[in-house]
Formats: sequence, C-alpha cells, structure tokens
Amino acid sequence: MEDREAASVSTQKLHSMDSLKAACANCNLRELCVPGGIPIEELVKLDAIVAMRRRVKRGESLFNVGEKFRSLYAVRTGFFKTRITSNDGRDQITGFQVPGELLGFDGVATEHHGVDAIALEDSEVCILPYNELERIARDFQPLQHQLHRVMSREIVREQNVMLLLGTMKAEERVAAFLLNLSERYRHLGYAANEYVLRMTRQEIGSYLGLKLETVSRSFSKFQEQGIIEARGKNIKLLKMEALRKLISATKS
Amino acid sequence: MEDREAASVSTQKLHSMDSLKAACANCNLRELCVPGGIPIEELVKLDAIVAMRRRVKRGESLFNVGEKFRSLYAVRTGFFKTRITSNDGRDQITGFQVPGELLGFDGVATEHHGVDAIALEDSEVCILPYNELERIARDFQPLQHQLHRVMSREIVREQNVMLLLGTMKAEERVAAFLLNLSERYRHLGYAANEYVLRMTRQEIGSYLGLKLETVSRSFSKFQEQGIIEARGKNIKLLKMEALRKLISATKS
DNA sequence: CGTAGCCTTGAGATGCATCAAGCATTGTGG
DNA sequence: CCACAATGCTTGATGCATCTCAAGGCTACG
Repeated sequence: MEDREAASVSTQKLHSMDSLKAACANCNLRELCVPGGIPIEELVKLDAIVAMRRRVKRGESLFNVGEKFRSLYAVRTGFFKTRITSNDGRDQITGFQVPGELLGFDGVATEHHGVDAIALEDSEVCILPYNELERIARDFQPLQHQLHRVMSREIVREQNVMLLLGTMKAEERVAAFLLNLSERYRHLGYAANEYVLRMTRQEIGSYLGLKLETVSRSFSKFQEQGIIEARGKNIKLLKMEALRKLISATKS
Repeated sequence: MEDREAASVSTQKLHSMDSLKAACANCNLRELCVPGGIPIEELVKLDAIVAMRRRVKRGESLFNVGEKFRSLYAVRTGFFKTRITSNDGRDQITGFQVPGELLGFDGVATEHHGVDAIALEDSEVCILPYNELERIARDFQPLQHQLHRVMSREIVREQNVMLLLGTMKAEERVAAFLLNLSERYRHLGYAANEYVLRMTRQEIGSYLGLKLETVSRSFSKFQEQGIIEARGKNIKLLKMEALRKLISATKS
C-alpha cells in the first residue's frame, strides 16, 4: 500500500544529458514508441517523463495487489510474472513479461493494482507516471492511439489465454506456451528455437491451469518424441512444426 | 469483412431534437458517461457522435471476426455474447454483455475485430465511431480517463476469468457465474435473486470451460441442496450466502 | 559441501467428459 | 390453435485426463 517510487533506493533520476536519448532511443520501449513511428521531438517529451528507472531484484516485487496505482512500467531488462490472488488464497499467474512490454494496466480501473508483479530475474524498468502519460497523449495523437492499441492488445492476449484454459488439453497448452515464448524471444532478436526458461514448472503450471507434474510429464513426452530437448530450464525446440500441429489438431 | 454500418437498414440517425438528450441522458451508457460525472456541455458533444443506433435481432451478429474495426458499441437494450474462435475451430465465449456495457475493444489493437459479437435477444446498441471518440477524448480529459478506465476494467475482468478457468472446480465456476449475473442485474436495477438466463447451458459451459451436462448437473445439485431454484432458464437464488461460500471454500 | 528448492516418475484416486436415452420447451406451419 | 419438429435440458453409465500423493534424484546457491 506504500508509495515505493518515493522510497526505493534503486529508483534513480537520469542525468539530463542522458535522458534525451536514453529512455526511448536506447530503451527497448517497443510497445509504446516503435510501432507508432513516433518522431524525435515527441520522443523528447516522452523521455522527459520516462526519466526514472527502477531496479528490481529477482524474487522482489515491482508492485503488489492493493498498492496505489501511479505508473505504468516498461520492462527494460529482465523478466517478470504477474499474479492474481482470490479471497480464499487461490492464485494464478496471468502473464509473463519480457523486455519491451508494459506492466500495470490493471491498476487504471480502480487506481489500485489488482495483481502482483514479481521479477523472475534481476530486472530494470522504466517508470511511466500515468497522469503525465495521459497528459501528453492528449497533445499527441499517435501516442494516444498507441496507448490504446497496447491496452487492446492486452485484452486480446487475455482472450486467447481464456481460449487456451477453456478448451485445450494439457499437452496442447504446454506446446502453445513453448511456441509463444519462442515467438517473443525471436521478436527480441534472440534464438527462437533455444532458450532458457526463467520460471519454474510450477509457475508454468499456474499460468496454464495445470499442476507442475503435468507440465513436467508433457515436457518428458515431447522429449521422448524428439520434438524438444528439455534439460532443466534449458529448452531446445527441435521440431517447431510438430509443436504447431499439436495445438491445431482439428477438433471437430 | 463488410462495412455494416453503411448498409444496415436498422441503423438510423436520430432526429436532432432528440439527440440532445437521447444518447447519454436516456441511454444506459453507464460505463462511459455516468461514473465520470460528465457535465452537460460535454454530453452534447458525445451525443453528437453517438447519434447512430443499430438494432440487432436475436441470433444475429453485431460484428464478426475479421471485420474492419470502426466503432465501439454500447448496449442500450438486450443481451450479447462475444466469442473467440481458434484456427482449428475450437471456440469459447469470452463474455456476456448487458445494457450499459461496451463492446469491441478487441478491435483497437489490429483494426479488425478478434471476436464475434452475437445478440442473445433482440437488442439495440449505440454506435461510437472510434476515431471521433479518440478525438473528443483528446479535448476532454475526464472522457479520456473514463475510456482508459473502461478498458482497464475489461483487462481486470478477463484476469478474473483466467483465475476461474485455471483454479476453480465445476461447481465453483457455476456458483461464481450465477453470482456475477446477479450482481450485474442488481446494478441495472433488477432483482438480484431472481432472473431469466438469456443463454443456453451450452453457452454457459463454453464461457466457464465446461460441458453443458456439467453445468446442468451443477444446477441440479444446487437445487437439491435448496441453494437455487432452476426451472429451465428461470433462476432463483435462494441462498446467496451458500453460493458465496462455495466459491471461497478456503483452499490451502 | 551441504541443504533447500526444483524436477521427474510412478501408482492410485477422482472429477469431468463422453456417450446415450428420454423428457421438456419453443417455435412453426397446417 | 394444435401438432410436430427442432432445440434445449436432465440424468445415468462409463472412460479417461489430470490431480494427488509419494519417493528419489538433480541443481544451484550459500
């Protein structure tokens, strides 16, 4: 419930010399800046408000349920999970976030965060104060539109997770998960067919609505079939086409 | 893929005399207008762009996957479902919409609709042309903020559905569904403990990730226990507290 | 080097899906 | 207005996918 930005030691104001280029030029702020083709003079304005950074160590949270919502966060480096918890203590991972992705939209509705955001490795985020973001979005239409696009994309992503949770079998879910991660790593410029998982089997299971044993068994089965190689958290996708077939095996 | 607004016979321009009051004063446009406490002069602007209506008969669709996105829709009267479909033909209902709620946010990201929206009874919607909505949101901060709140609320709603699909047992899901409908009817000024379902068992099942037989059995069981009375689509909630207990029966 | 967390694998239990049959309700055309 | 067809709903019997419980091995970190 506290205002962490004010208190956090790891929050730092960038030197103004840096800030012109730093935030949106060097930063992987793909989601907000890149797709709109935002011109340089507007990037400067954005830079001005995105000048704050914050480091979050592995296992620590960026924000927690109930905290006052003030900012969105753009992942610069690292890896996060978001987690929702019900009254009676059930929880579910609602997403994993990689560099370039935005966090915190759940807080806009109620002005309080509705999920926990937890770093799965040492990470760094850009802080985007939400009031200021709304202000410059009013003056600058492409940014406004881009902001709406990102929120809409999150809605669409969640609808697809609902489809996965509501209709797919365990192995199909795991295959879809592996391919989704692959696609996102590729998009970041990393290898699409070989990566290191940042989350545990139990976290994968929580996201997919499965128990960790079921995730493990799916991995083992794919490995027997020669579709993947899984040594702990090291994953190689040997037959991506076979994985794709698994999730689109025409059900009436 | 067609531009229905232009072609539809049931779309009608309101008389300008009416339009001053009609759209946001008489209309149940709760989500966008009411919570912000939007002043009358701004309501006039909103009215100007919301002057178009459209009727959708039971069973017909308001929009379909792949259609060009141009507008959001506010349900004035009636009842809708939204449905997502995967490549291989699996589908899932992603939500039910009652009067006052907005439809179509999934289209903003890609400029094409990602779900089908289908009327479950004869319905009427207000058409909110999206470009114009963005334009006046730029000039009028409370509307901008309200728009963001509504999108955020949709994100939060979907996260809660993910939690339901990922962690709850069949009867818990059905109980949660009945209570959720109850709450929304209450909010519309109807009885909270007695209502008529507008959707089939199979549609409820699709939304909850269950088969229709399982939904039916849950209803029957609740009825045996005296918690509800279910005669076809007529539902009475006799013991709301018991229903609430069902969904928060402390799981470790 | 030791310990705690993480992962794998097996065996058995169970909740939900599937298949099937009959009943109820709604809408339609005679 | 009635008869009938189509659609929706309920209930039972059976099968199977995934969970649960358990044990042992692996890995990473202090």
